[in-house]
Amino acid sequence: MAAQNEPRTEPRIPLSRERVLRAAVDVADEGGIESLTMRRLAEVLGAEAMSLYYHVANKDKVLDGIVDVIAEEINDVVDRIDVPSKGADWKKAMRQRILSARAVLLRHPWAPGVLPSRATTSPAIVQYFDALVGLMRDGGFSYDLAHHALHALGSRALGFTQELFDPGDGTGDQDPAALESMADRLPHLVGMLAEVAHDDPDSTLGWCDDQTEFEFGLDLILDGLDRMRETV
Amino acid sequence: MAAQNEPRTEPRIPLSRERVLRAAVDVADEGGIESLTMRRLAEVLGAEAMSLYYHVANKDKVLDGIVDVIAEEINDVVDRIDVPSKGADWKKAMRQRILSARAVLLRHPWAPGVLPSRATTSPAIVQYFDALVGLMRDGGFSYDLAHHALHALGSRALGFTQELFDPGDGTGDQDPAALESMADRLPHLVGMLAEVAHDDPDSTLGWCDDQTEFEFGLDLILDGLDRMRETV
DNA sequence: ACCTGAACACCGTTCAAGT
DNA sequence: ACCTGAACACCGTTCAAGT
Repeated sequence: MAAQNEPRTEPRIPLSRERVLRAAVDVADEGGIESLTMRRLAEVLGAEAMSLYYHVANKDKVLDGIVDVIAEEINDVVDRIDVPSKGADWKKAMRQRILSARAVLLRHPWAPGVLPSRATTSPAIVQYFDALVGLMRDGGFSYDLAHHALHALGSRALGFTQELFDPGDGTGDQDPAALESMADRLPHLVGMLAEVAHDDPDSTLGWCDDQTEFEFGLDLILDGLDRMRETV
Repeated sequence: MAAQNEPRTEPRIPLSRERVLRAAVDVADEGGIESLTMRRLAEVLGAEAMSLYYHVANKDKVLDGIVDVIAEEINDVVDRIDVPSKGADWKKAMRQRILSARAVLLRHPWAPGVLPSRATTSPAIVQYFDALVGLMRDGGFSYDLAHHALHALGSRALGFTQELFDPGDGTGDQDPAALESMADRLPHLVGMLAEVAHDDPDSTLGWCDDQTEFEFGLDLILDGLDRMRETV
């Protein structure tokens, strides 16, 4: 319609590693991680897919990069936390930090799926864990116990868990006959579901990882560590 | 070289869903999950990729299927376990079952990466969790506490954890200057690594998920649950 | 009923070429 | 220095066609 050398309405911002990564986070936030392709990413940036390779080595580095972006976002939040952590206070400080990290991840639902494979390569995540060890040291942990604690917390240290199996699943749309045969094969689960009012369907981070269950597991571990704290 | 209608040395076993899934497990075991493509799977079976679609709907169903195969393998193993589980014995019974499940997963290193996304759809895994709830009931758990317990255990209930960050990583090939700047930025981790003899590099399930750390975290949770067992 | 060839719509990525 | 067009080697999958 318009003339062929129409003046650009937007003067075309040049690409950069930072722009590419920020756009990648946006794409993943909006369309899920499987929607993040080099071609789609380029499209969002108003460029060709091949142009991205001038700023990032390949797609793997993009994934490393967006994990690091999120980890920096977490660090920005938790570094602003300034509560006492000496002695018995370690637990409250740790708890608050982990729940704050979780709040960030809730805004990036793709992150828990991508983090496990790239966390080790993210400097920001290493920084985060360094701070956690610092809190435990404040609480009187030996390095050895702090090390065990990191392993025991696993992904919970960053605010999420990998739930394997949603106990509230698969009973929704069943006819009575199927339900009865299920009661035969799965007596304990059926009993559990009948009693546990699983009517709180705000699954947050996917995987039925809802807030109260997350906190239950977190407190279980933190309490256990707290008991070991002074004996080791 | 040979005549064109040479008699087949092997009379060509017909495909079937079971053969496809078993071959898929083999491919993933040997080459990793990323090596499992429909074309490679067909090749292993001496067929064309398109022939697979007669026996499985699509690749997603193949992934669902191989998870179920592994879950059945786990059930076969744990169902042979027959130890007392009444009262205080629940913990030993649970522990043994989970560690046995872990032993199976150690033979299929790709499984922990695939399980989280498909566990809910595997009947065999649902069956596994039903048995776990049964053990906890034997131990006197309320359904409510058993439900919390499943969430608290998460993937640990099946014998693996998602480690985010290997505390023994990234210090191997560093020049002294880099090490010193690292000590500035990561004082606690550097201190921890200096003290914790992390010279046990038999990472088993990837993710630095080594056996003693797994058992430490598992016992921490089981002990915590055991304490709640009679008060709730 | 079971299998296949050709083809399609997608990937990530290379490389020589443009400005 | 930064970007791109054409092309390559791979995917999963459809569909009409073979036995």
